[in-house]
Amino acid sequence: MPAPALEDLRVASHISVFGGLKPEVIARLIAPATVLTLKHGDCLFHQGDSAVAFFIVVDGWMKLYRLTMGGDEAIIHILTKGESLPEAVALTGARYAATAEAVSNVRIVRIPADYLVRCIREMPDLALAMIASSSRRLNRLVQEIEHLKAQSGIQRVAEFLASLCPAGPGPHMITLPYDKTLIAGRLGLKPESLSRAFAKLRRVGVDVHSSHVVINEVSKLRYLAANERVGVGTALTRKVGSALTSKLDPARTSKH
Amino acid sequence: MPAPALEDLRVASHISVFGGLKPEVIARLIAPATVLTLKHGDCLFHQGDSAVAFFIVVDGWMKLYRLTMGGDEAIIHILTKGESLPEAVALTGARYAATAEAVSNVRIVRIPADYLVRCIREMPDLALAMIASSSRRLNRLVQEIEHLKAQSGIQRVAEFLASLCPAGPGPHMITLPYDKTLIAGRLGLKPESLSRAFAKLRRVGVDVHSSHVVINEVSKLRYLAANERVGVGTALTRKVGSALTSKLDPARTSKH
DNA sequence: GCCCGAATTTGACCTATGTCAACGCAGAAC
DNA sequence: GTTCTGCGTTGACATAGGTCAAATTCGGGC
Repeated sequence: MPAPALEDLRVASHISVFGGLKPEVIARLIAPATVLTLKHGDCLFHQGDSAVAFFIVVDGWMKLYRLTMGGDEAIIHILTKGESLPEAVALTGARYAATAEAVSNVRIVRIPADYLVRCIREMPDLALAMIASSSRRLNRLVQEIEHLKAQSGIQRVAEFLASLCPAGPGPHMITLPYDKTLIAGRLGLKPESLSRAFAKLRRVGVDVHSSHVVINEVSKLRYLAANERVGVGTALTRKVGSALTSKLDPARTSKH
Repeated sequence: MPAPALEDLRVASHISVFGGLKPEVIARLIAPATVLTLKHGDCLFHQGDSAVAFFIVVDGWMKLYRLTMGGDEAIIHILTKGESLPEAVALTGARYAATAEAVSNVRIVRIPADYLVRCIREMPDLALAMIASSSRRLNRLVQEIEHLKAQSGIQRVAEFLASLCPAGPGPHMITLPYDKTLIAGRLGLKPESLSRAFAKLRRVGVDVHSSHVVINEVSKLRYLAANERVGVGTALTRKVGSALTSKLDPARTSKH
């Protein structure tokens, strides 16, 4: 376990968990950090392992998933540069609730849990920062639950694509961050369904070619993600035997 | 806002967030607590409100939900006596990610966020306890995501019922904790689907009469929740064109 | 006991998504 | 270059679960 490169430390000290902390606090915290390197397919830890450290991804992509009782894997989250793994769990001496597997080559900074606990005891600001961070993570999960309960598959895909676009309007040209099978899992779909979702989205100006995506109007995607049925639903739902179908997709949804 | 009754304080000081803390720490923390009373339908806070306090339910049931962009509500959690509301959020000065609405008459202990923050700064143990608590909450959400992604509706219902049963085997006789519409929402189903799920579960020895449920073999339910397809799937799935069909669904024949 | 609105159930029907299988394609292996 | 292998796409089909509407029951008031 080599000492981290300077660059790694720089990335690690800028993650959101540490947002708002004084540099010296961060410096002290990451002092004993070490670096790990994982190859595609390696696991950082398994669901059920007891948590002895806290990790920060500095490069590559990790997949966090749970093995369900039925034997399938349910993807909880996919994270990359600047994101940290279950910090909260690491502090409770509890066990990891999920498995973390590298889905590309990955570089990770590791901070021992006991050291982190000591730091928290001595630096209240750090404690608050960690709590705030948990809170953000919590919110993300809550939002994911909302999506799973209230959005259709296509809506989730639309939202996912929209989230990959930079701010401005105009046509966007983006690259899928990881392979489609993973994206499907992440969105709670089967690969086949994802594929079909992409196909349908062509009608709202989205073109997917391998990992290359062109999006003409992000706003349409956002709108679709929010209320498929009210608006674009008509555009996506195939009206059997209706000549309207082709007219409807370019059609500006004439809302009331 | 009357001062809390002794009984309320007793409940409040025994919730899991405070597990393992020294009594004097808890005592100090709840010193400035006040009590709120809500009627069925009242909201404690709304999604988007900025978080200024931390709450502990001491009696009754609360529903935590998010309004989706489409206008529906996605139920995040339903909590009762001894559970606490988004403690983490309260500390970040952020905004509540969900709305908390009473679904019965409810009594709640309230602790101001700023006071809580002060306590955390001064008592590192409290900080660790709160972090641990967030971690548990996080795990619960992760598990819920797993269920939504990997279980069918009936499986979720089975799991829900099983979770209501006390430990031992033998036949159980339980009472649904809140109305079926709510249960349905909580499980990510429509009321109609919940109703049908109950009907199907009759085949594995579950009888529902209004809020009264008799469960012959919890183990069957647990097994079903884990792997419907492997095991009981056969019992639940109607084999089309099979003479078995009528035997499997005796209920139908006895209709008017 | 009788009546009303709300909660549940049921039935009929429809769509989204999972399943299974065949196939095309591109990069890795030969 | 050719074959092999695994992802992605497509088609055909099955099924869970949503939708709408009508029937029924429940919990209280009167």
